[in-house]
Amino acid sequence: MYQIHNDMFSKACEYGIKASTYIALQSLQDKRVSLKEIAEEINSPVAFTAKILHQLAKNNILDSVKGPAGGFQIEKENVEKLKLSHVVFAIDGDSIYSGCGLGLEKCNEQQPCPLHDKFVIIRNELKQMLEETSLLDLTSGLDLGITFLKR
Amino acid sequence: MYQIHNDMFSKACEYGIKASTYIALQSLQDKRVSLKEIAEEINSPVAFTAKILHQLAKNNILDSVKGPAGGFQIEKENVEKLKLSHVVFAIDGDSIYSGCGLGLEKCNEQQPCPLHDKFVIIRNELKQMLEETSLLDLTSGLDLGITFLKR
DNA sequence: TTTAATTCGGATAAGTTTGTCCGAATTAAA
DNA sequence: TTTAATTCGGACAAACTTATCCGAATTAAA
Ligand code: SF4
Ligand code: SF4
Repeated sequence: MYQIHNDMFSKACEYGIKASTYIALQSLQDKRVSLKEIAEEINSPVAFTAKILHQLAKNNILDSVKGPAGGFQIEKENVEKLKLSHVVFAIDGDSIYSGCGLGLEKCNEQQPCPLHDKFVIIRNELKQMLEETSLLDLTSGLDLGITFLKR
Repeated sequence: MYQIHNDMFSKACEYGIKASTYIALQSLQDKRVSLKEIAEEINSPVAFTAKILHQLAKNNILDSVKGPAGGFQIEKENVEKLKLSHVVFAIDGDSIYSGCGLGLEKCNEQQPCPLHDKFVIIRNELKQMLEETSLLDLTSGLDLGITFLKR
């Protein structure tokens, strides 16, 4: 009927996560990376990615430097402190935390539907995953070849 | 940045689930219900709901009857057999089953990212929930008052 | 047989997300 | 100081989802 609705996150969020991961990896080697390089590396549209990076910079997830040799960077000590949840929140808001997976409006704990218990478990696991996974964690699988961000 | 991306399912799917649940409830009492009644009951746009019901009928999830006193119905014996997964699949396709929650394309079991194991667990739980929950299960919470579909 | 209630189904509009364009602002280097 | 590389940021366009409109087809009942 409609296009397959495939992702847990918005496209913007997906690019944000990939970009942050790549920037984190380069920052660990004290390399600052440009928008152009990032977009190429994660295979995303340049101008759209610019907006997302800007958004992340405004939310203090990335540091940005203008001018020649400028670009984006993450303070080394923050690579471990920054969690996936921070990136997701900066772009998609608190979608993961609020509302009902079935779209039946807010939870009514007094009279929950038969799915409620299972739903809450799943949502909490997702939440936990986002809050426990740091950008450092995400880079760790990329050591062999960064190409996986492009797949 | 953008509107909060709140649901696990598309709006179409959400209406589909609510409508199916209401139709199931009425079918158990041998009542056939019209589009108008359904849309009113689940608080959804009439014409849009029509398309979704039509889609569900084409996929043999609902029986539809045209003409006066026509409407939608589910064979009693199917109310228990039909799972949430069938409704979701008919409308949103196999989104839940395929692809990666992070949007990093298909799983590569040989070289998964650090999230992979947790992600697969969450996805499987979601899958299981959809496949285990029948329309009958969904109606069971509604006995007291159907109003919860409207919230 | 006529009428009216209803689903079917295409055209189209509105809203949201995704993506593009381009000029302004900033700043390192020539 | 000039130049050029780069992010910033608004306006706009394309694509997708959601929603509306309206007429055709069907069919029960008058
Ligand atoms: S009770 Fe059911 S419908 Fe309501 S929020 Fe919980 S899972 Fe969603
Ligand atoms: S390995 Fe990671 S990125 Fe790839 S599909 Fe699994 S969870 Fe997604």
